[in-house]
Amino acid sequence: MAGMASRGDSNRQRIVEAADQLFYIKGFNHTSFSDIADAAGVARGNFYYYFKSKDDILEAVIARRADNIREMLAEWDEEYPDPRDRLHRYVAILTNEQHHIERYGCPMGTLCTELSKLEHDRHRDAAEMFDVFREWLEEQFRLLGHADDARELALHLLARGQGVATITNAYRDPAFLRREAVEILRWLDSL
Amino acid sequence: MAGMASRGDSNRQRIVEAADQLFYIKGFNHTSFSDIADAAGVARGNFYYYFKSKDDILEAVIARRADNIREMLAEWDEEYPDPRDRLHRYVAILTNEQHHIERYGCPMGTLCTELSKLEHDRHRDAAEMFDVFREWLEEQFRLLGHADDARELALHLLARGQGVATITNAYRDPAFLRREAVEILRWLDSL
DNA sequence: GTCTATATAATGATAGAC
DNA sequence: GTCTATCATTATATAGAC
Repeated sequence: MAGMASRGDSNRQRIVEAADQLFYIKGFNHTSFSDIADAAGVARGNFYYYFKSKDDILEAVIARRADNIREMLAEWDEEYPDPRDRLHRYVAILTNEQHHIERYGCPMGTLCTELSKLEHDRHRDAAEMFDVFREWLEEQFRLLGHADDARELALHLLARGQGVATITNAYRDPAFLRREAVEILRWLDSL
Repeated sequence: MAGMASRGDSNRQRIVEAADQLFYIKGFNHTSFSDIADAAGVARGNFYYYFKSKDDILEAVIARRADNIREMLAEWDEEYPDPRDRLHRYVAILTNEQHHIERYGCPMGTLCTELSKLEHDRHRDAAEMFDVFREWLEEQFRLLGHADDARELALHLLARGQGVATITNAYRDPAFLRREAVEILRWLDSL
Protein backbone atom coordinates (compact mmCIF):
# COMPACT_ATOMS: atom_id res chain seq x y z
CA MET A 1 0.00 0.00 0.00
CA ALA A 2 1.38 3.40 -0.97
CA GLY A 3 2.76 5.48 1.91
CA MET A 4 2.93 2.44 4.12
CA ALA A 5 6.21 1.63 5.80
CA SER A 6 7.60 -1.05 3.52
CA ARG A 7 8.32 -4.48 4.91
CA GLY A 8 11.64 -6.15 4.34
CA ASP A 9 13.13 -3.56 6.68
CA SER A 10 15.04 -6.31 8.43
CA ASN A 11 17.57 -6.29 5.61
CA ARG A 12 17.92 -2.55 5.86
CA GLN A 13 18.40 -2.84 9.58
CA ARG A 14 21.01 -5.54 9.21
CA ILE A 15 22.98 -3.36 6.80
CA VAL A 16 22.94 -0.43 9.22
CA GLU A 17 23.89 -2.59 12.20
CA ALA A 18 26.78 -4.21 10.32
CA ALA A 19 27.96 -0.82 9.04
CA ASP A 20 27.73 0.62 12.56
CA GLN A 21 30.03 -2.06 13.95
CA LEU A 22 32.46 -1.95 11.03
CA PHE A 23 32.71 1.85 11.00
CA TYR A 24 33.72 1.57 14.64
CA ILE A 25 36.16 -1.30 14.24
CA LYS A 26 37.75 -0.50 10.87
CA GLY A 27 36.77 3.13 10.38
CA PHE A 28 34.42 4.59 7.79
CA ASN A 29 36.81 5.00 4.88
CA HIS A 30 38.46 1.63 5.28
CA THR A 31 35.13 -0.22 5.44
CA SER A 32 34.08 -1.38 1.97
CA PHE A 33 30.68 -2.41 0.66
CA SER A 34 32.06 -5.93 0.46
CA ASP A 35 32.87 -5.84 4.17
CA ILE A 36 29.37 -4.71 5.04
CA ALA A 37 27.81 -7.18 2.61
CA ASP A 38 29.72 -10.08 4.14
CA ALA A 39 28.86 -9.04 7.70
CA ALA A 40 25.18 -8.39 6.96
CA GLY A 41 24.70 -11.35 4.64
CA VAL A 42 23.26 -9.14 1.92
CA ALA A 43 24.42 -8.93 -1.69
CA ARG A 44 26.34 -5.76 -2.59
CA GLY A 45 23.91 -4.82 -5.35
CA ASN A 46 21.01 -4.85 -2.94
CA PHE A 47 22.44 -2.01 -0.88
CA TYR A 48 21.32 0.50 -3.46
CA TYR A 49 17.72 -0.48 -3.00
CA TYR A 50 17.89 0.95 0.53
CA PHE A 51 20.68 3.54 0.26
CA LYS A 52 21.72 5.56 -2.73
CA SER A 53 25.34 5.87 -1.61
CA LYS A 54 27.84 4.96 1.09
CA ASP A 55 27.26 8.40 2.62
CA ASP A 56 23.60 7.51 3.01
CA ILE A 57 24.57 4.46 5.04
CA LEU A 58 26.78 6.68 7.17
CA GLU A 59 23.87 9.02 7.79
CA ALA A 60 21.74 6.09 8.92
CA VAL A 61 24.51 4.82 11.19
CA ILE A 62 24.88 8.22 12.87
CA ALA A 63 21.11 8.49 13.38
CA ARG A 64 21.04 4.99 14.83
CA ARG A 65 23.83 5.76 17.26
CA ALA A 66 22.17 8.98 18.41
CA ASP A 67 18.89 7.13 18.93
CA ASN A 68 20.60 4.40 20.92
CA ILE A 69 22.24 7.00 23.16
CA ARG A 70 18.93 8.82 23.75
CA GLU A 71 17.26 5.53 24.62
CA MET A 72 20.05 4.62 27.05
CA LEU A 73 19.92 7.99 28.78
CA ALA A 74 16.15 7.75 29.15
CA GLU A 75 16.62 4.40 30.89
CA TRP A 76 19.21 5.88 33.22
CA ASP A 77 16.88 8.73 34.09
CA GLU A 78 14.34 6.15 35.21
CA GLU A 79 16.82 3.95 37.01
CA TYR A 80 18.76 6.69 38.83
CA PRO A 81 16.73 9.54 40.38
CA ASP A 82 19.87 11.18 41.80
CA PRO A 83 21.81 13.26 39.23
CA ARG A 84 25.03 12.33 41.00
CA ASP A 85 24.33 8.63 40.40
CA ARG A 86 23.58 9.40 36.78
CA LEU A 87 26.95 11.07 36.34
CA HIS A 88 28.62 8.09 37.99
CA ARG A 89 26.81 5.83 35.58
CA TYR A 90 28.12 7.92 32.72
CA VAL A 91 31.72 7.49 33.87
CA ALA A 92 31.10 3.77 34.24
CA ILE A 93 30.80 3.56 30.45
CA LEU A 94 34.59 3.78 30.39
CA THR A 95 35.20 0.76 32.61
CA ASN A 96 32.31 -1.21 31.12
CA GLU A 97 33.64 -0.66 27.61
CA GLN A 98 37.32 -0.80 28.48
CA HIS A 99 38.14 -3.65 26.14
CA HIS A 100 36.43 -2.07 23.15
CA ILE A 101 38.04 1.26 23.97
CA GLU A 102 41.44 -0.36 24.31
CA ARG A 103 41.06 -1.82 20.85
CA TYR A 104 39.02 0.77 18.93
CA GLY A 105 38.80 3.97 20.98
CA CYS A 106 35.54 5.87 21.41
CA PRO A 107 32.91 5.29 18.68
CA MET A 108 31.90 8.95 18.64
CA GLY A 109 35.32 10.50 18.94
CA THR A 110 37.03 8.34 16.34
CA LEU A 111 34.22 8.78 13.80
CA CYS A 112 34.16 12.54 14.32
CA THR A 113 37.91 12.79 13.89
CA GLU A 114 37.88 10.68 10.75
CA LEU A 115 35.02 12.57 9.11
CA SER A 116 36.75 15.84 9.94
CA LYS A 117 39.86 14.80 8.03
CA LEU A 118 37.79 13.50 5.13
CA GLU A 119 36.08 16.91 5.03
CA HIS A 120 32.90 14.87 5.01
CA ASP A 121 29.51 16.59 4.97
CA ARG A 122 28.34 14.40 7.82
CA HIS A 123 30.98 15.62 10.24
CA ARG A 124 28.49 18.00 11.77
CA ASP A 125 25.94 15.21 12.27
CA ALA A 126 28.61 13.11 13.93
CA ALA A 127 29.41 15.94 16.34
CA GLU A 128 25.72 16.04 17.23
CA MET A 129 26.12 12.59 18.78
CA PHE A 130 28.26 14.35 21.38
CA ASP A 131 25.46 16.86 21.85
CA VAL A 132 23.06 14.16 22.97
CA PHE A 133 25.39 13.36 25.84
CA ARG A 134 26.36 16.99 26.41
CA GLU A 135 22.80 18.22 26.85
CA TRP A 136 22.01 15.38 29.21
CA LEU A 137 25.17 16.02 31.24
CA GLU A 138 24.35 19.72 31.38
CA GLU A 139 20.95 18.88 32.83
CA GLN A 140 22.52 16.76 35.57
CA PHE A 141 24.96 19.50 36.52
CA ARG A 142 22.10 22.00 36.59
CA LEU A 143 20.16 19.74 38.90
CA LEU A 144 23.21 19.68 41.16
CA GLY A 145 23.16 23.46 41.39
CA HIS A 146 25.74 24.29 38.74
CA ALA A 147 23.45 26.39 36.58
CA ASP A 148 26.16 28.88 35.63
CA ASP A 149 28.82 26.50 34.42
CA ALA A 150 26.78 23.41 33.47
CA ARG A 151 27.87 23.63 29.85
CA GLU A 152 31.56 24.00 30.71
CA LEU A 153 31.39 21.10 33.14
CA ALA A 154 29.64 18.91 30.58
CA LEU A 155 32.20 19.67 27.87
CA HIS A 156 35.01 19.08 30.35
CA LEU A 157 33.61 15.68 31.24
CA LEU A 158 33.23 14.77 27.57
CA ALA A 159 36.83 15.78 26.93
CA ARG A 160 38.11 13.74 29.87
CA GLY A 161 36.48 10.66 28.42
CA GLN A 162 37.92 11.33 24.97
CA GLY A 163 41.41 11.79 26.34
CA VAL A 164 41.24 8.58 28.33
CA ALA A 165 39.94 6.69 25.29
CA THR A 166 42.66 7.98 22.97
CA ILE A 167 45.55 7.22 25.33
CA THR A 168 44.09 3.84 26.35
CA ASN A 169 43.85 2.93 22.68
CA ALA A 170 47.32 4.24 21.80
CA TYR A 171 49.02 2.33 24.62
CA ARG A 172 46.59 -0.59 24.72
CA ASP A 173 46.50 0.03 28.46
CA PRO A 174 43.14 -0.58 30.18
CA ALA A 175 44.81 -0.16 33.59
CA PHE A 176 45.34 3.51 32.74
CA LEU A 177 41.66 3.78 31.88
CA ARG A 178 40.64 2.35 35.25
CA ARG A 179 42.90 4.72 37.16
CA GLU A 180 41.56 7.70 35.24
CA ALA A 181 37.96 6.64 35.78
CA VAL A 182 38.60 6.78 39.52
CA GLU A 183 40.10 10.25 39.15
CA ILE A 184 37.12 11.48 37.18
CA LEU A 185 34.73 10.20 39.84
CA ARG A 186 36.86 11.93 42.47
CA TRP A 187 36.61 15.15 40.49
CA LEU A 188 32.82 14.80 40.22
CA ASP A 189 32.48 14.24 43.95
CA SER A 190 34.61 17.30 44.67
CA LEU A 191 32.25 19.66 42.86
CA MET B 1 81.58 6.41 -2.93
CA ALA B 2 80.08 3.28 -1.40
CA GLY B 3 78.68 3.70 2.11
CA MET B 4 78.54 7.42 1.71
CA ALA B 5 75.23 9.12 2.40
CA SER B 6 73.82 9.61 -1.09
CA ARG B 7 73.13 13.11 -2.30
CA GLY B 8 69.81 13.99 -3.86
CA ASP B 9 68.29 13.57 -0.40
CA SER B 10 66.37 16.81 -0.90
CA ASN B 11 63.78 14.96 -2.96
CA ARG B 12 63.46 12.30 -0.31
CA GLN B 13 63.06 14.95 2.33
CA ARG B 14 60.42 16.78 0.34
CA ILE B 15 58.41 13.59 -0.02
CA VAL B 16 58.54 12.94 3.74
CA GLU B 17 57.63 16.53 4.59
CA ALA B 18 54.70 16.55 2.18
CA ALA B 19 53.51 13.17 3.45
CA ASP B 20 53.84 14.37 7.06
CA GLN B 21 51.55 17.33 6.42
CA LEU B 22 49.05 15.37 4.34
CA PHE B 23 48.82 12.48 6.81
CA TYR B 24 47.91 15.08 9.40
CA ILE B 25 45.43 17.01 7.27
CA LYS B 26 43.76 14.21 5.28
CA GLY B 27 44.76 11.14 7.27
CA PHE B 28 47.05 8.32 6.21
CA ASN B 29 44.59 6.12 4.34
CA HIS B 30 42.94 8.96 2.47
CA THR B 31 46.25 10.42 1.29
CA SER B 32 47.24 9.01 -2.09
CA PHE B 33 50.60 8.92 -3.82
CA SER B 34 49.20 11.45 -6.26
CA ASP B 35 48.45 13.83 -3.37
CA ILE B 36 51.99 13.52 -2.07
CA ALA B 37 53.46 13.78 -5.55
CA ASP B 38 51.57 17.00 -6.26
CA ALA B 39 52.52 18.53 -2.91
CA ALA B 40 56.18 17.53 -3.13
CA GLY B 41 56.58 18.23 -6.85
CA VAL B 42 57.97 14.76 -7.47
CA ALA B 43 56.69 12.23 -10.01
CA ARG B 44 54.79 9.27 -8.57
CA GLY B 45 57.15 6.74 -10.11
CA ASN B 46 60.11 8.30 -8.38
CA PHE B 47 58.77 7.52 -4.92
CA TYR B 48 59.82 3.93 -5.25
CA TYR B 49 63.44 4.93 -5.66
CA TYR B 50 63.37 6.15 -2.05
CA PHE B 51 60.62 4.05 -0.49
CA LYS B 52 59.52 0.57 -1.38
CA SER B 53 55.91 1.11 -0.25
CA LYS B 54 53.48 3.60 1.26
CA ASP B 55 54.13 1.99 4.63
CA ASP B 56 57.79 2.88 4.25
CA ILE B 57 56.84 6.52 3.81
CA LEU B 58 54.70 6.27 6.94
CA GLU B 59 57.66 4.86 8.86
CA ALA B 60 59.80 7.80 7.73
CA VAL B 61 57.06 10.26 8.68
CA ILE B 62 56.77 8.82 12.19
CA ALA B 63 60.54 8.89 12.65
CA ARG B 64 60.62 12.49 11.45
CA ARG B 65 57.89 13.52 13.87
CA ALA B 66 59.61 11.83 16.80
CA ASP B 67 62.89 13.53 15.88
CA ASN B 68 61.21 16.92 15.65
CA ILE B 69 59.65 16.43 19.09
CA ARG B 70 62.97 15.41 20.63
CA GLU B 71 64.64 18.45 19.11
CA MET B 72 61.91 20.76 20.40
CA LEU B 73 62.11 19.34 23.92
CA ALA B 74 65.90 19.72 23.94
CA GLU B 75 65.45 23.39 23.07
CA TRP B 76 62.92 23.82 25.87
CA ASP B 77 65.33 22.23 28.33
CA GLU B 78 67.86 24.89 27.42
CA GLU B 79 65.40 27.75 27.42
CA TYR B 80 63.54 26.89 30.63
CA PRO B 81 65.63 25.73 33.61
CA ASP B 82 62.54 25.44 35.84
CA PRO B 83 60.56 22.20 35.31
CA ARG B 84 57.38 24.10 36.12
CA ASP B 85 58.03 26.50 33.24
CA ARG B 86 58.70 23.53 30.99
CA LEU B 87 55.32 22.02 31.83
CA HIS B 88 53.64 25.36 31.18
CA ARG B 89 55.40 25.49 27.82
CA TYR B 90 54.03 22.04 27.06
CA VAL B 91 50.46 23.16 27.76
CA ALA B 92 51.06 26.22 25.58
CA ILE B 93 51.24 23.89 22.56
CA LEU B 94 47.45 23.72 22.77
CA THR B 95 46.87 27.46 22.49
CA ASN B 96 49.70 27.96 19.99
CA GLU B 97 48.30 25.26 17.74
CA GLN B 98 44.64 25.97 18.40
CA HIS B 99 43.72 26.60 14.77
CA HIS B 100 45.39 23.43 13.51
CA ILE B 101 43.82 21.46 16.36
CA GLU B 102 40.42 22.94 15.64
CA ARG B 103 40.71 21.77 12.06
CA TYR B 104 42.70 18.54 12.25
CA GLY B 105 43.01 17.46 15.89
CA CYS B 106 46.30 16.28 17.37
CA PRO B 107 48.85 14.90 14.86
CA MET B 108 49.89 12.09 17.20
CA GLY B 109 46.49 11.16 18.54
CA THR B 110 44.71 11.11 15.20
CA LEU B 111 47.44 9.09 13.49
CA CYS B 112 47.55 6.59 16.35
CA THR B 113 43.80 6.15 16.29
CA GLU B 114 43.73 5.69 12.53
CA LEU B 115 46.56 3.15 12.45
CA SER B 116 44.89 1.25 15.26
CA LYS B 117 41.71 0.80 13.22
CA LEU B 118 43.70 -0.13 10.12
CA GLU B 119 45.45 -2.78 12.24
CA HIS B 120 48.60 -1.29 10.80
CA ASP B 121 51.99 -2.65 11.81
CA ARG B 122 53.24 0.87 12.49
CA HIS B 123 50.65 1.55 15.20
CA ARG B 124 53.22 0.72 17.85
CA ASP B 125 55.75 3.13 16.33
CA ALA B 126 53.10 5.84 16.27
CA ALA B 127 52.41 5.28 19.97
CA GLU B 128 56.11 5.76 20.61
CA MET B 129 55.70 9.38 19.53
CA PHE B 130 53.65 9.77 22.71
CA ASP B 131 56.49 8.14 24.63
CA VAL B 132 58.89 10.91 23.65
CA PHE B 133 56.63 13.41 25.36
CA ARG B 134 55.71 11.05 28.18
CA GLU B 135 59.30 10.37 29.23
CA TRP B 136 60.12 14.05 29.15
CA LEU B 137 57.01 14.93 31.16
CA GLU B 138 57.89 12.22 33.68
CA GLU B 139 61.31 13.76 34.12
CA GLN B 140 59.79 17.17 34.86
CA PHE B 141 57.40 15.72 37.43
CA ARG B 142 60.28 13.86 39.05
CA LEU B 143 62.27 17.07 39.27
CA LEU B 144 59.28 18.62 41.02
CA GLY B 145 59.37 15.90 43.66
CA HIS B 146 56.72 13.57 42.27
CA ALA B 147 58.99 10.55 41.94
CA ASP B 148 56.28 8.09 42.92
CA ASP B 149 53.56 9.11 40.51
CA ALA B 150 55.54 10.80 37.74
CA ARG B 151 54.36 8.29 35.18
CA GLU B 152 50.70 8.60 36.15
CA LEU B 153 50.89 12.38 36.10
CA ALA B 154 52.57 12.35 32.68
CA LEU B 155 49.94 10.04 31.19
CA HIS B 156 47.17 12.11 32.75
CA LEU B 157 48.58 15.26 31.18
CA LEU B 158 48.86 13.55 27.79
CA ALA B 159 45.24 12.42 28.06
CA ARG B 160 44.01 15.88 28.99
CA GLY B 161 45.59 17.25 25.82
CA GLN B 162 44.08 14.49 23.70
CA GLY B 163 40.62 15.07 25.11
CA VAL B 164 40.80 18.80 24.52
CA ALA B 165 42.01 18.24 20.95
CA THR B 166 39.23 15.77 20.11
CA ILE B 167 36.41 17.92 21.47
CA THR B 168 37.85 21.13 20.01
CA ASN B 169 38.00 19.42 16.62
CA ALA B 170 34.53 17.88 16.91
CA TYR B 171 32.87 21.18 17.83
CA ARG B 172 35.29 23.43 15.94
CA ASP B 173 35.46 25.41 19.16
CA PRO B 174 38.85 26.97 19.98
CA ALA B 175 37.29 28.88 22.88
CA PHE B 176 36.77 25.56 24.65
CA LEU B 177 40.43 24.77 24.08
CA ARG B 178 41.53 28.03 25.66
CA ARG B 179 39.34 27.51 28.73
CA GLU B 180 40.66 23.99 29.19
CA ALA B 181 44.27 25.10 28.80
CA VAL B 182 43.72 27.46 31.74
CA GLU B 183 42.24 24.60 33.77
CA ILE B 184 45.19 22.35 33.00
CA LEU B 185 47.63 25.04 34.12
CA ARG B 186 45.60 25.47 37.31
CA TRP B 187 45.83 21.75 37.91
CA LEU B 188 49.60 21.79 37.37
CA ASP B 189 50.04 24.65 39.82
CA SER B 190 47.95 22.83 42.43
CA LEU B 191 50.30 19.84 42.53
C1' DG C 1 68.11 9.66 -10.25
C1' DT C 2 64.07 11.07 -12.62
C1' DC C 3 60.50 10.47 -15.49
C1' DT C 4 56.40 8.36 -18.46
C1' DA C 5 53.79 4.65 -19.26
C1' DT C 6 51.31 0.78 -17.51
C1' DA C 7 49.97 -3.51 -14.76
C1' DT C 8 46.94 -5.04 -11.22
C1' DA C 9 43.68 -4.92 -7.62
C1' DA C 10 40.00 -2.85 -5.09
C1' DT C 11 36.37 0.34 -4.70
C1' DG C 12 31.74 2.69 -5.15
C1' DA C 13 28.12 2.46 -8.16
C1' DT C 14 24.80 0.63 -12.16
C1' DA C 15 22.06 -2.35 -15.17
C1' DG C 16 19.12 -5.66 -15.59
C1' DA C 17 17.48 -10.66 -14.87
C1' DC C 18 14.46 -12.97 -11.75
C1' DG D 1 12.97 -6.97 -3.19
C1' DT D 2 16.93 -9.63 -4.18
C1' DC D 3 20.40 -11.15 -6.83
C1' DT D 4 24.44 -11.58 -10.49
C1' DA D 5 27.10 -9.46 -13.59
C1' DT D 6 29.63 -5.45 -14.88
C1' DC D 7 31.24 -0.51 -15.42
C1' DA D 8 34.17 3.42 -14.25
C1' DT D 9 37.39 5.14 -11.21
C1' DT D 10 41.05 5.21 -8.21
C1' DA D 11 44.87 3.27 -5.76
C1' DT D 12 49.37 1.05 -5.05
C1' DA D 13 52.98 -0.63 -7.36
C1' DT D 14 56.16 -1.89 -11.48
C1' DA D 15 58.80 -1.63 -15.95
C1' DG D 16 61.63 0.54 -18.50
C1' DA D 17 63.15 4.78 -21.34
C1' DC D 18 66.18 8.63 -20.60
